[in-house]
Amino acid sequence: MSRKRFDEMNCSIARSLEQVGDWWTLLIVREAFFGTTAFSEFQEALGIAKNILTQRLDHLVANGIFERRQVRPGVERHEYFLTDKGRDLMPVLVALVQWGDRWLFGEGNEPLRVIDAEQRVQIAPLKVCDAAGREVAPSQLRFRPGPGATERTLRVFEERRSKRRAASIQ
Amino acid sequence: MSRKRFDEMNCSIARSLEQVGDWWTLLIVREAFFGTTAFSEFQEALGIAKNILTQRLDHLVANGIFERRQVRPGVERHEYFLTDKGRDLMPVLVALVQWGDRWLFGEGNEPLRVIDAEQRVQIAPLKVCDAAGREVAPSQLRFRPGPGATERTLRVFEERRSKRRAASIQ
DNA sequence: GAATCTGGTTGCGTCATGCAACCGTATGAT
DNA sequence: ATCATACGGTTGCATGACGCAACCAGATTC
Repeated sequence: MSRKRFDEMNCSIARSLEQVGDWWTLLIVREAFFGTTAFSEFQEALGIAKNILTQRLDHLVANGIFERRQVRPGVERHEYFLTDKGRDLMPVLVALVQWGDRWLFGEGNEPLRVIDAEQRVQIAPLKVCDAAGREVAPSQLRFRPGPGATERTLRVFEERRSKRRAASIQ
Repeated sequence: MSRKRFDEMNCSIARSLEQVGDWWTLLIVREAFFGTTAFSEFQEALGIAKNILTQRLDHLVANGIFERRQVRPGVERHEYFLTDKGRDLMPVLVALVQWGDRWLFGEGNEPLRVIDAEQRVQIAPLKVCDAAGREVAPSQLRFRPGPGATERTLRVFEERRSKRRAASIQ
């Protein structure tokens, strides 16, 4: 039986994970942010098997996260570049880096630093702000069904809500 | 051969993915943010096989992302709650939601909305700011080796840097 | 006291992953 | 001109992860 697909799940997280959620993909994207473009560089830097790397890069190209360019016409040699869609994964990587720094490495042991290329200064923890620009504490955040929610999502939310209500009455 | 482990990789992204990087984990965390606590609720809402859910929850509890509590002493029934470490994954989920909304669903079709529980208003795209609080465009962000970087990381960075220098001279 | 719910465990089949070997083309050294 | 090497893969094989269904024991409900 194949891996369960998240395609039909009506959820941005599930659908995003369908494209970038397997073991290697985000590391390949990270490597591309380091400036890596060649197959062999990805392979050596990550220690990934070549067949798997081939699969992943094909998948990423098919999903428009990487663009594959021939180095010279007539020569079968390629370079892989992030597209706008791929570069837009940066906040996901930053969020993961910051979580890992905080909970797995601890202050002062960060293996990676995220900086502003112009000012050359380190960046601060990601901020979640409301539409008016006011910062919102992560504990204040809630998920709610959006305009594209399905009946199923709405039902699950309603169930959870009534459950919590019942629990708070007791 | 088992899956390759990212444990020894000296990178926050790799180590984070080691804890939350498999197919189901972030969806289980998402579900917990919805208010789900019971095994059967996770199972039904996600459509995940029970044995896999057992494994994932055990793994998440072992890594301190979930806490497992007995509903009543003497009764073998449990509830699963996010710990602080688990709740701190919210920015990662928000980043994924926003990426998926933007590139996979498009405006107006978002299946999920992230709101501020107090103000009940929707939140804006994640902002990356420098230490002084100025916003930094994602395209301006760069990764650099940090204080905990290994020799290997430094070497890879140096190689990439000299390669780019050579390319820009041509 | 029978049925159902809950939270799993077990067994089985299939797919994904990792490894090593191979291969055709292009480039560089002798 | 020839030999070696790098590049970008492909192929074959072994093993582990995943999905599914069946089963199960204790608690709760009818």
